[in-house]
Amino acid sequence: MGKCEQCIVRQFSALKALSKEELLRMADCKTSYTIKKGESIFEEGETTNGVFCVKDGVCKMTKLSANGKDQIVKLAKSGELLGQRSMISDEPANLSAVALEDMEVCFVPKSEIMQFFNQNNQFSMNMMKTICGDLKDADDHMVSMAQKSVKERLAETLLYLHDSFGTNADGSLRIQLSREELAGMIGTATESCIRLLSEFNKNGWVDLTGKKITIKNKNQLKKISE
Amino acid sequence: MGKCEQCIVRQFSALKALSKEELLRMADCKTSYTIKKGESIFEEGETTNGVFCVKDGVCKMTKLSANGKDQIVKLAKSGELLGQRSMISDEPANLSAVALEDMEVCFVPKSEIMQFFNQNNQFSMNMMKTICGDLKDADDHMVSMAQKSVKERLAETLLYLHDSFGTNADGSLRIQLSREELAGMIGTATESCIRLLSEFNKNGWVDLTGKKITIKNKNQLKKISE
DNA sequence: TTTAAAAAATGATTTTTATCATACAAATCG
DNA sequence: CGATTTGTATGATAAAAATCATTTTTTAAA
Repeated sequence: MGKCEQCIVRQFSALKALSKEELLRMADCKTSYTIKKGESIFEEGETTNGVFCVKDGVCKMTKLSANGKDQIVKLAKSGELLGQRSMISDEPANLSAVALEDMEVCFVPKSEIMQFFNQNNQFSMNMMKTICGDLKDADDHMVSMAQKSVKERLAETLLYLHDSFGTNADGSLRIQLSREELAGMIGTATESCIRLLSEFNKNGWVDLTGKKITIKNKNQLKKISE
Repeated sequence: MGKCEQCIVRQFSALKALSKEELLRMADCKTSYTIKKGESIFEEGETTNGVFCVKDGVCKMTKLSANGKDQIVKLAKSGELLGQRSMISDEPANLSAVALEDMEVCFVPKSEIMQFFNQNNQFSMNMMKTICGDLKDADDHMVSMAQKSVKERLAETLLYLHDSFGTNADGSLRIQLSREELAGMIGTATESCIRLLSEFNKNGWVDLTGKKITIKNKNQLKKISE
C-alpha cells in the first residue's frame, strides 16, 4: 500500500499542508481504485462521503442537462481532488466523474478529512483556495457560454486542452475526446462541433487525423477566441 | 456606529459563528457606506482587501465580456458577503458589484477576517460552505447557459427573480431590472429579451406594465424552463 | 411644461446554430 | 474474416438568435 508521502496528489492539492503523521494516518484509511476508461468514479446524485485523489489519468466532470445531453463542466487530472464541494456542503454530488483514460484514484473518507480541517489550518486554507479557484473558473466559463459564439468557444477549448494537457510526440492533443465529448465541453450539437472543426481544418488552423487533433495555428485560434 | 450584533448580515452569513467579543472587534474596525443605485461597490480588477457586508439593498455582480457586454453572474442581497473569493484567493476582484437600488454596506478589512479564520473554526466552515454553494450555483448556471434556449433561460430567470426577491403589493417582481440588465442575466441580446417578454405577455404568462413585470402563470413558466 | 435623451418595442433581415437525413470510416464482435 | 455497430462527416433545411433600422414610450432635464 502506498504511503501518500510521495504521491503526486500531495504536491498539487491541499494535501501538501499535511504533516508526516497526518499522511501516515491517511495512508492507513485510504482505499485505492483502478478505474478503466469510460467507468465512473461517482455519479451525480450519489453520496460520496469522502474525497477522491486522482493519482493518475484524467476524468470529465459532467452534468446531465434537461435535454438529455451531458455537459462537461470541467476536466480533472492527476494531482487533483474530487468531491470536495459536496463533502463540505454535505450534499450529494452535483456532477458525475467519468474516466477519459485509465485512472488510479484513492478514496479518503470524510471523517479523516474533517479531522485535518480541525487540526490543520493551512490545510483548510489550501482547500478553500482550491474551491475559490474553481468558482472563478466556473464564473468565467459561464460568461463564455453566455457571450461567445460556438466558434469562439471551440477555439478557446482547443487552446485550453493544449495548454492544460499538452501534446503527444507528434504534436497532437494528448487528451483524446470524442467529437460528442468535445461538443459537450463547448455546449453545442455534435454536428456543429464537427462542422466547425472541419472548417478550422480547411483553414489550416488545425489538422485532423483520425481522432487526433493537432493545433497548427495557435495565434489564429487565440484571435478567434477573442 | 452599529454594533454588528443585530445586523441582518450576521443572521444570514458566515458571521453567525462569531462570538460577542469578535463582533465587537469587528464593529470597531468596520466602515459603513451608503451606495446609491447605479454606483459600484467595487470593480472587476480592483484589489479590495476585505469583504463587504450587504446590510440593505441588492446589487448585481457582473463581468465584462470580450464583446463589450456586461454579463450578470449573480445578484446579491442583504445578508450576503461580497468579495470573499478574491480575498481568500488573494487576487483582484473577478466581478464588479453595482447597486441595483440604494444600498447600505459595511467594509471589514481582510486582516480582521483572517483572524476569525484562525480563531474560529465554525466561521471558516461557514464561509467554506457559502463558497461551495456559490460554486454549485455557478456550475448549474453554466449548464443552463450551455444547454438551454434563450426562451427557457428567460422563464427560468423570471421564476428565480420571483422566488428569491419576492413581489410588490401589486404582485409585480420587486427587483427592477432594465431590459438590458435582464438580457445580461440571461446572456442574450436586449432585443431578443424584449421580444420574448412580449411573446410571454401575449400568451398571458406575464404582464408588462411600464418597467414592471408580473408573473401571471408560474406553472407555464416552470414548464417552459423545463 | 416642453424638450431632449434614454429605454422599450417592433419590423426586416442576416447570421448562427440545431435538426434531420444520409454517407462514409473505423472500431468491435461473433 | 465479414458483419454490425459506433463514430465521424457532410448536405439540406428549419429554427433560433443577432443585428440593424425605426418607431414609440418613458424618463430626466432644462
